[in-house]
Amino acid sequence: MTLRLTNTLSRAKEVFTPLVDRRVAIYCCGVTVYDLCHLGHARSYIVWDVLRRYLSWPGQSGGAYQVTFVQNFTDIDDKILNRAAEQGLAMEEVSERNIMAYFQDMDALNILRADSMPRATACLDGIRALIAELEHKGAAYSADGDVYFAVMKQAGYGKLSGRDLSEQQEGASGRTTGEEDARKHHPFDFALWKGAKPGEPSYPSPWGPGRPGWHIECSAMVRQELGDTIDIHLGGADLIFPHHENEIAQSEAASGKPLARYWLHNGMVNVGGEKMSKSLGNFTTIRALLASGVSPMTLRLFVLQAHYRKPLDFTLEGLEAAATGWKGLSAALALGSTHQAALGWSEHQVVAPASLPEDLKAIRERFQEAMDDDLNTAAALGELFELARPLRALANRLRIGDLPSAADQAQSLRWQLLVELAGVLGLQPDQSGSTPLSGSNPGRSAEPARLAPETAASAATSSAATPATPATTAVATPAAVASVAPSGLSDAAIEALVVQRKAAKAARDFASADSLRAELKAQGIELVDKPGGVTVWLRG
RNA sequence: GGCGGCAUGGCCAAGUGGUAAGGCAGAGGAUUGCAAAUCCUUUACCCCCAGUUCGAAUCUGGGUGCCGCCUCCA
Repeated sequence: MTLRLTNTLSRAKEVFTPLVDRRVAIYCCGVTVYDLCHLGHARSYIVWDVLRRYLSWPGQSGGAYQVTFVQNFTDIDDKILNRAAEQGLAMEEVSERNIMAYFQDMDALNILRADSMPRATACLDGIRALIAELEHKGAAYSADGDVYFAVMKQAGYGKLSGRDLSEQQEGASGRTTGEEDARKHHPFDFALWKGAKPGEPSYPSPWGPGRPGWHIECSAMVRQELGDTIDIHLGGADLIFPHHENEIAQSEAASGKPLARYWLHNGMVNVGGEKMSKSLGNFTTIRALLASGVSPMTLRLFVLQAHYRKPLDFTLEGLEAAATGWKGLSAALALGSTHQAALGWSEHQVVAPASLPEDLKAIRERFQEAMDDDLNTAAALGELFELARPLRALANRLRIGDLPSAADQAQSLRWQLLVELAGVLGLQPDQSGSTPLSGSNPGRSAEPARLAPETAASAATSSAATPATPATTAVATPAAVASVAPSGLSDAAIEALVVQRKAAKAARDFASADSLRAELKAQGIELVDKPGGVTVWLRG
């Protein structure tokens, strides 16, 4: 079993072999911090987070890789300047604000922070040095305060995106700025350094004051943080051309060595068949979605149910399906801690495959095979669901006050394996207030069972009516949650109502019984009638 | 015009030569006075045509449809 990854360079799945044994150097293209992140960003970083977690997994065949993960912030750019001008802020204020928001959003999605997150404005020395080097080597030329990369001088330009410059229709999109073109030797030459324009922030350089172009940032940061050749370079498929192509040209012209051995690209998030993007205005921000009651793990599940290279259509229905699916998975995952006292299972640890019974071992192997096969998270999730099924059933029985049997107790390994494998995908039980359960039959539930999490997303699920909104609206999400107010009733008061209802039922006064049930429901109290006339209640 | 990708049940989505994972929804059943919740069971021959093969969703050719990139973009 070896990890195979689709390398955009070869358009084929290749066996992954790191440059240095058991160590992996990864660079991931980060965001331009002019606005909040949307679901497209969420998908990208969730998927790469899973790659990182998988490589770092101790259960990885051959042992965990030691991963160094670098991701940048582009904090100087036209769009940031525009935004700053619109809002009457300094460029730094805009970028700082959005960097903070980035961390909040990604932390919420349980995305591990990179080992290093360089910012363009803090790497200017490296950028200038790299440009100077390219100029010395004849790969770049300056013109009126700008510096351009000479595309035609770089053999192999186009190898990542499969483009042959001579076959490209120049300006196929009909968008060229004549002024800049006049300074370029070739239409595909791109700016390494842009001469300062009046009123814009600028930095000194041998070519005059100005600021770096976008592509050169990444080349300089990779070199500074990780060296000439890295193992894996990550990014969205929309970055293949021109960004990554240019990055390769710059870095390889300077070092004479390959920039990255493996180039991985994630597919886009679509809305109604179109790419979600800022410019189309059809985006939903991560925080808007989370604020609408969709849990972070639901979003993770939604993303991971598709293969990372394929486009993923964002729909309300898909999100609801993920929410319901997560509810079950989550109940199983939370089992050990939720029912700690009843089960006495120890906190999760890495399970030695040798200690697993055959059926669990087989599941674990299939999980690993799926992940090894170009991160087939959809198939891997299938194994997780299989692992979870009996645990979910157990969790639901315990939830309504049943006591675990000896056979239930024996499920400990299954649960530990589930927690471990789910962790590889970054899936973990939601942090939410758990609520004690009370049974009206005193003899039954000495065990303080707790309510399964994911109340938020299931509530979002039930309010399905909101239609997908047109592009002008920033948020296309389930309606806000808040369907049930937290109950102000005391346990004793609830008990009393449950007893009343029981009496009404005994008297076959079902109308009263049902209205009592409705009354409690309005207070967020769920009644579960179990066989044998036993009713338990749960706070919602 | 160039480059790349996709097309699997009601929806989403795995599956690259041997007779279709999983999730959601639906249906049936158990439980219930009813409901909810929960549990069990259950639903496909894979866009079209022509080939290769003992055998194809999976390979080849053609067609149709859709998407991404060629401009900032995860």
